[in-house]
Amino acid sequence: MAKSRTGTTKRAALSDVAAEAGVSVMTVSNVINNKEIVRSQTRERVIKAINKLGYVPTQAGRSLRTNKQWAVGFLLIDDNARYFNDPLNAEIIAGLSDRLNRAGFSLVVELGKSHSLQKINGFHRRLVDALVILSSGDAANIAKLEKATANLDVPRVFIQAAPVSKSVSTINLSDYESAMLIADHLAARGVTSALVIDTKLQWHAFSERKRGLKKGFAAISKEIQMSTIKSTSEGYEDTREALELYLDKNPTPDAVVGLNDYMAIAAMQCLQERGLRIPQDIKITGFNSAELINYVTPRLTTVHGSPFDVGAAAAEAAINPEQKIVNHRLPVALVRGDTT
Amino acid sequence: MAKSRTGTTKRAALSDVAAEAGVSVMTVSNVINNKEIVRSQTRERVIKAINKLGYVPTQAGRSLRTNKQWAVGFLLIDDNARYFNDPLNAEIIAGLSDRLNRAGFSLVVELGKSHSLQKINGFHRRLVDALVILSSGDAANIAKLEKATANLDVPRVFIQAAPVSKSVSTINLSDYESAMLIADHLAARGVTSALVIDTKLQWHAFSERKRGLKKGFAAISKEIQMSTIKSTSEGYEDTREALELYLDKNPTPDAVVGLNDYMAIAAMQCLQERGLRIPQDIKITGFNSAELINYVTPRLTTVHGSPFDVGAAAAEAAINPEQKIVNHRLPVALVRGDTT
DNA sequence: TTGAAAGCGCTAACAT
DNA sequence: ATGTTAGCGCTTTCAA
Repeated sequence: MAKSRTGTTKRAALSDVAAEAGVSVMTVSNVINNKEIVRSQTRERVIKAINKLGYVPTQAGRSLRTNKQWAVGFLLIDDNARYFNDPLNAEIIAGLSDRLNRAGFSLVVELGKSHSLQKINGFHRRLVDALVILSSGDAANIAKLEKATANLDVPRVFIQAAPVSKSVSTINLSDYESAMLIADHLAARGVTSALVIDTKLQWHAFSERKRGLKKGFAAISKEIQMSTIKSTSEGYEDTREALELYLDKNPTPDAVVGLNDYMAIAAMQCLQERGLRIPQDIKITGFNSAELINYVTPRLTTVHGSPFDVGAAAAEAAINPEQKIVNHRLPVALVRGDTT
Repeated sequence: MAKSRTGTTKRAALSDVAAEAGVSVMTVSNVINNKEIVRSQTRERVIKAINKLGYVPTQAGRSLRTNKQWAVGFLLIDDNARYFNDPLNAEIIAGLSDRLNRAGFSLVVELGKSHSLQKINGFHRRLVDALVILSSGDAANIAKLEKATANLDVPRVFIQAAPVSKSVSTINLSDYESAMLIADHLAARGVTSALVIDTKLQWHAFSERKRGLKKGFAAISKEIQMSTIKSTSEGYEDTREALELYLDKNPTPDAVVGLNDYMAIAAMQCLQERGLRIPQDIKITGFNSAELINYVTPRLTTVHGSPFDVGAAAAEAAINPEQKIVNHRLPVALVRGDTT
């Protein structure tokens, strides 16, 4: 085997293996790539040489020749500095990785804030065959990202974003529909006034959920009141603060709807401390079934979609050979807990 | 600009830019790489040509020539199928990505189970300059991984693992010391019997924590009793089940120590439901300060280390130019909550 | 079934 | 300051 890279001996290349096995480089290449064409006797000689020299193929050589990187980039842009910390994002990555690895692709991950886009080295060097993008921010932010990545001339898939251009694919959970499920459920439980906790951050998913709630309530009865407050962030303290402020000045609503589970649970604790019984005095729902809900009592009513499947679908769209543009909306289901 | 890849025109290469700008390829290369040597007038002509052709450099060509990939691989092996789902892992990745991106490196992520190691394409094709590895499992499992990656002949950094070989670096949180902090704290609060909730899975961090607890308690007093139970997994239900089983047959201890926060919080709910007051009747501590603790009342006493810093330190070790082998143990601090 | 030659896009080394 | 040449390791193409 070639000496360690700290030594002087360089790594074995195809030609070294060929020389060692007494065959041509093409034969070695064919063995590496499992081409059936090689005689089994020859193949064995080659494999022996490979092991002896500790040969490992070099992706760069292959990529240069074939113009295929066998890699997909994942761009996670979050100006809210939570970066990767959301378990949803983590599950999306798991889905991406799983699907890509099955297909023989590598996953190149880049986390950052949008202002650091200039510095994204790999993606600006044709390191990847396709790009999957998940970004915080409003539609304008997404549009900016779309422009910034257009010149890479690779298929792009946006996750949890409105179709921003005809030349990119999108993968979304059915946020609008999930909100209708919540609205239906609350109405069926007798709710006539609901307080929605939004954030000042403009996420596509959040606005879809608000749209669905409005539509859902309106479709059932004009009597149902819906108010909205905006927390500075979706963090625990900010959410509680925003809610306290509202409750101090307004009549207590029948239900509180957090636009995600984190805010819903923060709200729940706040309401409990104010002596309200859940669900008798007030009902609570969230969105997006965070793992957190398993650890909190009472169990939160929420809607569940699979971020893993979102990742897998994004991977699929990124590497599909015809490069078809898709706009998928993945299914969600109501998860009835004890807070409604 | 070159037509889309679905078209017939191929992407612009360095030579195309050179022709367009009326300079040699080396001049273009020097511009791309910000070499000061180029006259600003020439540079501008080149940049104009780059923009006109929509030129994007190809990493493969550069890598092939320079034998440097500007990429670090992250191998996350978890046979427990939680994969990426642990927020700790996510934070580690954030730290890795942050540090690597600053240094101009890409991060190639591979998630999987250990039996799928054979199929790890990228890392077996010299796609990366170094490898960072985080694996579940006991020491034997880690050793296997060490062997499986040795032939890649790149620097390797193991996270949360005992130094498995002189040729790899390790980055750990100070789990042993953190357990001593917990032991000291509990003893100071008058605890004389503690129940430790472990899992059947053999994590290096967990065994370090157990070792620290034992040592910590023993150093204070021979009177302190320490018992251990093993939950099937660190999940909510498994943990509760294991604890119930113990409590039904044994006197209630003064304190319960979960080997991580998830188990501690599952235990807390279980104990509360049995009517025990926390911390008056029984005290609880966890390890590793999960975000979860912000959402649960009362606030858990735990120890806090920074997984982000672990990731950053691993990145640092992976790309440090002298390829020095390091074995770092990052600091932790006790976070006093309301459960002790 | 195997081999020889060319060249993918880039940069180190050298030449001007 | 800019240009020329060679070659990194691989696979496509064509020849034997």
